[in-house]
Amino acid sequence: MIEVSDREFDVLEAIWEGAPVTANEVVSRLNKKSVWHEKTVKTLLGRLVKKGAITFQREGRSYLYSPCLARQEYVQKQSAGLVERMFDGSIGNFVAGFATTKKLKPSDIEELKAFIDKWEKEND
Amino acid sequence: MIEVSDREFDVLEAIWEGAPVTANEVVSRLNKKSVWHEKTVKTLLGRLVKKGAITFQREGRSYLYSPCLARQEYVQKQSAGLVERMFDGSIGNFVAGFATTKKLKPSDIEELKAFIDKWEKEND
DNA sequence: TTATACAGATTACAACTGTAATCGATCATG
DNA sequence: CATGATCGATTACAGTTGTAATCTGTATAA
Repeated sequence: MIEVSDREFDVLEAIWEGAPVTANEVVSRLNKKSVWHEKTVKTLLGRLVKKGAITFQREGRSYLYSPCLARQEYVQKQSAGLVERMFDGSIGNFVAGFATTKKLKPSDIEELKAFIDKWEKEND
Repeated sequence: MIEVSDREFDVLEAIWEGAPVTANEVVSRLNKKSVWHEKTVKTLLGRLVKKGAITFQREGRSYLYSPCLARQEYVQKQSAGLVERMFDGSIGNFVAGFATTKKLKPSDIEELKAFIDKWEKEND
């Protein structure tokens, strides 16, 4: 499984926003949220390529980067890993634990109910 | 916030299993699951102390270690962080995403329902 | 009492991370 | 054509991490 660091993940997010994308556009996207030095971003792009998390095609003298894994896939694996390690693999435990610190809003509960309804329709 | 690495977390888990505890007992507990070199564990204990994640009282020539943070607290913060970073802070999104790869069992759904019922009784 | 065993402390060391600066090639501009 | 602006590539460098070995100070056994 491809492992990316925290900052590499931030860069990946920018690429998932829309690909293929130039390094400069990635820098722009990242700078909408916080300050990123162009050199730092380039380094991280290089590392992501080396790790096989993204690829690129040459376009003139610059590159166009694209992700090698879908965001869905990645975040789901991370989620499953966390639930496994910290909540004995139980999503119920996870949600219950989560709710003791993060105050849930009624809308959160509605989302959960909606999910359950959908799940039950699909699994009867 | 105190940050601990993956392996440090494993050691913390062993301490949370029951404290105060000697280094040797920590080694024993860890070795029930996988192979840990005693020296490695000692190093990690030292690092955890330096990070303020655990403390110790001297007991003769050895130490008795205890956690400085509750497991609940720690795992909840990690959970909240992941949901925030990867699911826009929405547990609904998290659960839905989680369910697309990890097939949920009926018991998982029951747990979720139970949680919702409890929440609704407490928040009416 | 002297050697040894065992505890924690210190040191080792490579890979990974965060954060850039510098290098070398190329492209556009005066 | 000469020069500076730009690319990506390479290098830098300290802090973290994983994984231990060595050192140092006792406590204990012969």
